[in-house]
Amino acid sequence: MKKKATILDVARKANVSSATVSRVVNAQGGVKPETEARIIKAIEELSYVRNAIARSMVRKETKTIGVIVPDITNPFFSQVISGVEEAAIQAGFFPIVTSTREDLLLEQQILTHYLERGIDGLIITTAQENGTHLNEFMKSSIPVVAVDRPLKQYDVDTVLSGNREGAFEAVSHLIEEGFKDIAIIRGPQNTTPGLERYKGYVKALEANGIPVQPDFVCDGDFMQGSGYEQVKNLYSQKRKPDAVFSSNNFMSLGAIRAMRELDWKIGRDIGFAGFDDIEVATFMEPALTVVSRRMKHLGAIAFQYLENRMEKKGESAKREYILSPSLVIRDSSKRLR
Amino acid sequence: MKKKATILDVARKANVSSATVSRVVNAQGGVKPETEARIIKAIEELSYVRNAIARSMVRKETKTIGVIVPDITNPFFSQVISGVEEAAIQAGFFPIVTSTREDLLLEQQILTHYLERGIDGLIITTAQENGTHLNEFMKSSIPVVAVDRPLKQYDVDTVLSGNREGAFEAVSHLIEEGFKDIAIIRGPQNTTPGLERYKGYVKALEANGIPVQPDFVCDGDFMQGSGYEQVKNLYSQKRKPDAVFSSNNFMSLGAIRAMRELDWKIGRDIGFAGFDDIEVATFMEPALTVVSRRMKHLGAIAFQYLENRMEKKGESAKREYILSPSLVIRDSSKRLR
DNA sequence: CTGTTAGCGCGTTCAT
DNA sequence: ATGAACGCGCTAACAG
Repeated sequence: MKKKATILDVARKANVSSATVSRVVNAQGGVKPETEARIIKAIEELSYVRNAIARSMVRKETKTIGVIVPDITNPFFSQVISGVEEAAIQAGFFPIVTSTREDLLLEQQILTHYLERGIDGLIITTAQENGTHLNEFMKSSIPVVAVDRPLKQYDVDTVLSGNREGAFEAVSHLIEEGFKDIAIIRGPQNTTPGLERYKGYVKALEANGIPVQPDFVCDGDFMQGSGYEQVKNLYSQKRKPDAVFSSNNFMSLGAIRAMRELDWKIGRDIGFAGFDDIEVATFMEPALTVVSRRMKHLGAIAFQYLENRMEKKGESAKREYILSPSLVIRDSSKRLR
Repeated sequence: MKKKATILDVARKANVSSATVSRVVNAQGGVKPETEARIIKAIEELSYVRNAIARSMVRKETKTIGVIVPDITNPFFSQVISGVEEAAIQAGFFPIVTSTREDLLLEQQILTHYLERGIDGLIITTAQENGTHLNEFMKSSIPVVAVDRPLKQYDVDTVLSGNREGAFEAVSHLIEEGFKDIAIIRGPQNTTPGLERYKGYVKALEANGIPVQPDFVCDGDFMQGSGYEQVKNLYSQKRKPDAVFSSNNFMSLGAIRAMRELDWKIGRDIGFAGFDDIEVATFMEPALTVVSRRMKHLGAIAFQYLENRMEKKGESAKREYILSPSLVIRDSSKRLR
């Protein structure tokens, strides 16, 4: 109700100048204990709270960082966000998270907003790796860290996962279990995760002298629907695969759903492994074998990189971090009986 | 690199005053086309972007709203957030989302941060319905809307779901299907969702002349672990229930997990229904019967209420909205064979 | 149509 | 140890 008290109100009430109040508010020391006490009392009585807007205005820093993800409802990203949040708050920064829903336009709007609003750093999983839509933003020289998907047009610090490596492991495991005709549901090939996981698949086959069958390479878009469709697709072929590797969590869901409908039974008729763990995986029967990543950790590392940049604005070279995933072997990849 | 251009730089370059530049930047009209053209050119050449900080400073509004949820990794909340986001951006507001991880202290910190930073409105699902931790914040007279959990100590607009109603329907359905010994895994009874859902359970039993069995009332904390434990618990009793109603999505997961381990088979030995839908529910075998809520809609309504408050700061009475849930009947609640 | 001016609330010299 | 005064970038009110 009452309009907010300003630093000046406090100063008057405590019979000092605003400068002195500022000193105690910012704990800069060099204020006589008694005066300080008087000031603190005044602050409480007026329930004064400092105005971060005015403060950023003169300090030229906001102590906030922007975080952009494509889809906040995807458990992978909400975990990553959670990791960033924890680290950021810990370090005295406040994360401002927004989801683009994979919409490039929205991503640009958000970027513009951040620019106007002022943020000290940005962590982003872009909706468009090849885009030049960061041009404007980059002019500001605000530090940027790319997570999970690189920003190919820009030299920014990047935190990725071992996509190729993870897929390689998973597919190799399927092969060891005795599967031979392994199909893959790929992600979009213009995304790094999509492409790299495919490469890992190919590499694993080749390493075992198994030729890549074009009919076993299916394209999906990381959404559930495509996993579903591609499995139906595979099932309708004259020659069916004996195992399927799905390139992400959502497509795995769709794939499983389709298999159920077809009564194409995992463990009996077909083997399965997927990239990215997801709660459901352990509830399936049989439980799913997946490539798992430490998602919160990924977020924490991203912030660490960012903080580093924010501290020393010195333009050191672009850094890249690749977090190794691990294969979680459950029942879906067991040799068929 | 180049330090940001200010409105004054633009003014000089275009040979006008800063006021005129401000007019075109804010599309207020009343500027001669030629001058406007000149100004726009200058803006582009300098890649000027307006400073929202300075602007909020004088306007005394930030066009941002705060959103506080207990757990961003819970699909329920991420959907609600998504709904808020969409509506807010649409209306020209920018949502700043933060998760408290059910930590009251963190919630307070966030509140303080919002206060300092300045937000035009707040949407919150508190970690503590009875808390008075909003005292400070309330002094600011910034509009607040409570979602999913009321703020009992304050008279703020509130958006809830029909908790009692939903639970009532679900349990009634179980009864109709022929189940008699229905257990409930409750949520914390000091939360509205926890308490109300329990009331709905009791009401359904009573309406059908079935006494409430103390042994069938189990306490959980909305987390997976408690669902798991309570099912094990129930199973160990001399008299076992023939159906279980779980009060939220995470506990349902835990419950199902326990039933699997016990080979207490849904559809054969026991019936099941839960509150809140979740992706997994449809992947289970049998698929889960659940009380479903339109989560994004809940978020959209919350923003609508907030916007309304922000417009007319007039202190009208507290409003309450209750969104009716719907029962999604799948196989887990089918009569046992 | 356009310019002048006075703050918004705070941090920061530079004095004292 | 404390105060005076300036300025951050912008908008609003008032002149012209």
